[in-house]
Formats: sequence, structure tokens, C-alpha cells
Amino acid sequence: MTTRNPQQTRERLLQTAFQEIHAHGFQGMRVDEVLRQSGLQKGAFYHHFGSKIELGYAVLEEQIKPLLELIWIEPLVEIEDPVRDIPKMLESLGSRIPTSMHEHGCPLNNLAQEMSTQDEGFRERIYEIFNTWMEAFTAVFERAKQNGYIRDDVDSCAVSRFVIAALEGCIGIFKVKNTPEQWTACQSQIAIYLGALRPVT
Amino acid sequence: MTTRNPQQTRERLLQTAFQEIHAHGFQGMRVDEVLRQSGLQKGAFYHHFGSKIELGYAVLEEQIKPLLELIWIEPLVEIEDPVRDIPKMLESLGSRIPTSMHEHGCPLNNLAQEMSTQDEGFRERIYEIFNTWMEAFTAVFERAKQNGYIRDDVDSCAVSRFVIAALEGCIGIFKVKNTPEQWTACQSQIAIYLGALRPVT
DNA sequence: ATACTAACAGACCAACTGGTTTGTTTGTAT
DNA sequence: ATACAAACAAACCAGTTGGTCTGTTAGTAT
Repeated sequence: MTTRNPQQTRERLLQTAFQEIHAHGFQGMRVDEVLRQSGLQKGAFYHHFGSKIELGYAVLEEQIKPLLELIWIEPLVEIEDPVRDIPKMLESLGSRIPTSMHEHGCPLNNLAQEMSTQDEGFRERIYEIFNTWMEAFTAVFERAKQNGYIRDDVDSCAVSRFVIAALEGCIGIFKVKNTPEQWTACQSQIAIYLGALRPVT
Repeated sequence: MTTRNPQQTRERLLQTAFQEIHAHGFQGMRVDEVLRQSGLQKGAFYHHFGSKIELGYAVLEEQIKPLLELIWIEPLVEIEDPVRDIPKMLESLGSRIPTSMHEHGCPLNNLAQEMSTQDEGFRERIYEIFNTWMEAFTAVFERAKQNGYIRDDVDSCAVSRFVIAALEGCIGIFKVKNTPEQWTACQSQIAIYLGALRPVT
């Protein structure tokens, strides 16, 4: 007589699905495997989610989005001088994230690459999340602009987008070859790029 | 009595498979669909390729690799001053590539993201191709270093890797939102980064 | 206590998927 | 002309996959 807990059941499915999607992609994720790992049955699954793709949307909104905000967006509020602090933030990142991230990269970008051209529902949701991320960066650069840490004529939006793109690009390359030196080298180049935003003294 | 042409049959399968992989990913590509589009039968397919994954390897080596060399590596030999010429090269790129690239991004990076953590055979091959690309860039930067276009202390390897990563990152973001302005903005930021490599005058 | 609904369990299914097998035809060396 | 291997065509197959259906049980309002 295990007492019922629908919220926990749902969360369990979401977390397991998140892991499986992260490891094998959305198309590679198997509903049966999620069920096996979570120790649940089809009935439970299709009671909580209408279809595989709806589960995918839920994972995106309820697992990936909060994780991104925790790891990438929240630390941004502490940044005063982006040229100095963003590289510092990146340095500490390696140890602030679980091993699964080192192995399988950024869950958001993985889904973006795999699904945004396959399904409009995914694309829209991913776009919104990327936008939130970008706006958070833009706020940092605008603030830094006012405080004279970077030049007036810097295009904060373009810089934000490029920083995110470069990060995702580097993380992506790590899938092919991942060594600690690669990550530090990547940091250095981001630092060089950010340094170019400094006002001419 | 259509005259037989095994080489052409093989090439036909490879090209169709390339398109399907580019559009749906390797896991999303269906052997049956490749057969339908190429107007061939199972017998033809499994005569030329041992399995789906072997076809994938062949597409990588015989379709994607040559394409990358044509579009990205060959133009590099004409580059004298990377700070000036790489942005220029990127500018002309948009019109030098087919529409499928705008829609589905870089076929190499797509496979890298999807398959390098799934299958070691893919990872190895992709790694080699990325390496070729990186070495081509490194040669450009080393040459530029000798000619005084960039600083002596520039880490050509790290810069090459970062340029490729940033490019792939930007192309990846385009899948989520692709407008011409996004591409020009990306170019500008790459130009800013490269500008930071100039010697201090 | 009763009725009713949410929350499952688990058998079942149709479509799909990569791969195999068998047979036939075409080119080619002898 | 004959033999033989390469190059296919096409039916076939077993395992998988997302999804459905029926039934059962736990919670909850009355």
C-alpha cells in the first residue's frame, strides 16, 4: 500500500526523461526506457503526459529552463565588470556543474540543434529560453556600459548573442575532444574578445 | 534495360542519405526513405553498404568532408591578413552555400553534436575532420604572425579552435532564429575578436 | 458508507525499422 | 558460347516503438 503521490510521479518521469534526452537526444530517448528506469508503467506515463513530444516540452520548461537559470543566469547578477568577471565566472563553472554536463554538453543547445528544425513547438520554446538568457547578458553589458567598463558604442545584444554562441560552440567541440586544457583555452579566447570591448584609454 | 552503373548507384545513395541526414539527423534518417527518394531497393543498399551506420561513416567521409574542404578550407589559402580577410570571407559565405545550409546548419557540427557521444566510430572520424579544419586555420595564423599581421604571442591553435567553435555556435543559434542581420552581427563580433590579435602599434 | 474521480498497472497493438534472404539480371573474363 | 561474380529487385522478418484500452486501487467530497 504505497501511498500515492502524483506530483512526485510526474517529477520522477521528468527527471528520468531529462537524463535520457540529455544522453541520447530527444529522438534517441525511448519512452520504454524512461519507464524502466523510473520503475513506472505506461499507464502512469500517459496519464501525466499526452505524448512523447509533450513530455519533451515539459522537460524543456520544467527541467532545462530552471537549470539554465540556476547555472548561467543567476550568477550574472553578481557581475560588475564583465571583462574581468565573466572569465572568472567561466573558470568556476567547470566545478559548479555535474559530470553529465561535461559528458553530454549543454542540454538546451543539444535540443536546439536536434529539434528546432524538426518541430516548431520545440523551436518556439527554445527560442524563448535563449532569449531570456540573452536578455540577462544584455543587462550586464548595459550596466557595464554606464559604469564605463566597456565602450559606449558596444552593441550589447550582438555581444550577448555572440558570447552565448561562442560558449555553446566551445561546449559543442568538447563532445568531440574534451580535455581540461581545451576549456581553459576557450576561456582565454573569450577573455581576449571581451577585452576588445574596453574603452580606449 | 537500363545500363548498370554501380558507382553512380552508390553516389546516388550517398547524396540522398546526406540530404536526409542533414535534414533529420543520423538517427532521424530512415533507410527506407533514402531508398524511396533514390528510387532504389534494399538489395542495392545493402550491396553497397554493410549497415546504416556504415552509410553514415561514408557520408561523413565522402560527402561532408569534401564539402567542408571546398567551402571552408580552400578559401583559406587566399587569406593574407586574417584580421581583414576572414570577416570578408565570412561575408561572401552566405551566398556561396546552398539554401539547405541556411536551413539545417553545418552538417559536420550537426553530426558532431548528435553522434560523437553515441558512437565512437563517428567521434573519431569527426575529430579528424575538425582537426584538418583547425590545422588549416592554424597555418593561416602562423603565416600572419610571421608577416606581422597579428601578435607574436598569439596561440594559433587556441585561436583556430575558438574561431571554428564560435562559427559553429553562431550557425547553431541560427537554427533557432535565422535572420540576415543575425549573420552580419555574428561577423562583426568575429571581426572584433580578430582585431584583438593585432600587434600593439 | 457511498459515489466518484484521479492515479495508476499491465496487457495489447499497429506501424515502423534495420536487416536478411532468395532470386534474377547484367557485365566480363576465358 | 560459357562460366562466374557483381549488381541489383523484391518479398520477408523479427524486434522495437509510441500509443491505446481495460481494469483496478487510492483518495475525497457528500
